[in-house]
Amino acid sequence: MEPTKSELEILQVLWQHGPSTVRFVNDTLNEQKRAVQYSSTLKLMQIMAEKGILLRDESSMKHVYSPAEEENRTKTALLEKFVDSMYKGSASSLVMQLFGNKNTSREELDEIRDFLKKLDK
Amino acid sequence: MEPTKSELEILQVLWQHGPSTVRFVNDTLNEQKRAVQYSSTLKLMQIMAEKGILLRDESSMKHVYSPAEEENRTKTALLEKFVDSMYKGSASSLVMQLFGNKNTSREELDEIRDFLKKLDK
DNA sequence: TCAAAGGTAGGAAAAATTTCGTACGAACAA
DNA sequence: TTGTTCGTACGAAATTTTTCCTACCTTTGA
Repeated sequence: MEPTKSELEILQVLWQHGPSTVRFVNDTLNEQKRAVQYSSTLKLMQIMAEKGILLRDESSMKHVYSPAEEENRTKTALLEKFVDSMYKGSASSLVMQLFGNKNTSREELDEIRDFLKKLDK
Repeated sequence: MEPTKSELEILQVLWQHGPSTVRFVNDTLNEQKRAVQYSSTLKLMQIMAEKGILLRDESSMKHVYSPAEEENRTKTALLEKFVDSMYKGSASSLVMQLFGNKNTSREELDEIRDFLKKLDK
């Protein structure tokens, strides 16, 4: 399923910190992103649970939420979609765009070359 | 400015085919994407012109629209945003995600290695 | 000439997303 | 015990995005 913009923000908190309460997610959003009311975050996470994007552990009074799908699976899906829609599915086009205009550190470039070399075998 | 999902679809038609009339964009969308009423496409393109995302040539009765920003500039901005939000700004993480899970053709991989080699000097 | 086809403009409805007020129960500390 | 704090649930409002109806003008072709 397709997370919306706000839903993605919440997912990112959960990815970064693991299963969390609404309170924690809300605090983190307020620190890292922007002012949001607790009840807004609560509502959104409830909706996400309904949709099946999040799982909810209700065993304690403070419900604990976690992503229903693995982080990499979700990210890969979103990335593929991005490549498809923006670069007609051409991964190499994306990579060239990425490094063509931007200045990337030598470390990053080396890391990638290494990675691609290993991928070859 | 931030194109919405639908706005992006329109931009893509314009990128692919160059400056176009609403009629042409609408036809293309209906072929390539999904059913949309002519007046919906018209409205959206008018809004985009207001926002400054598109330029409008009104010299003929059939207005001709074109992207206000260069394709690469817009794409780069969107890509950077994607990297920032999804990969904390790490381009190499993105690349690994991209090729780690997915099977990319040898041609594409070679192309990228080549590109990165040239980038080095 | 004049009807049909095709164009723009604009308002408003519909749909999707986001936000928050409020009710109410549980936990906790005084 | 009791009031303050912290939790969930829920409805509804607000906002953003998308869609389309309708009015009206221009062009075209019979």
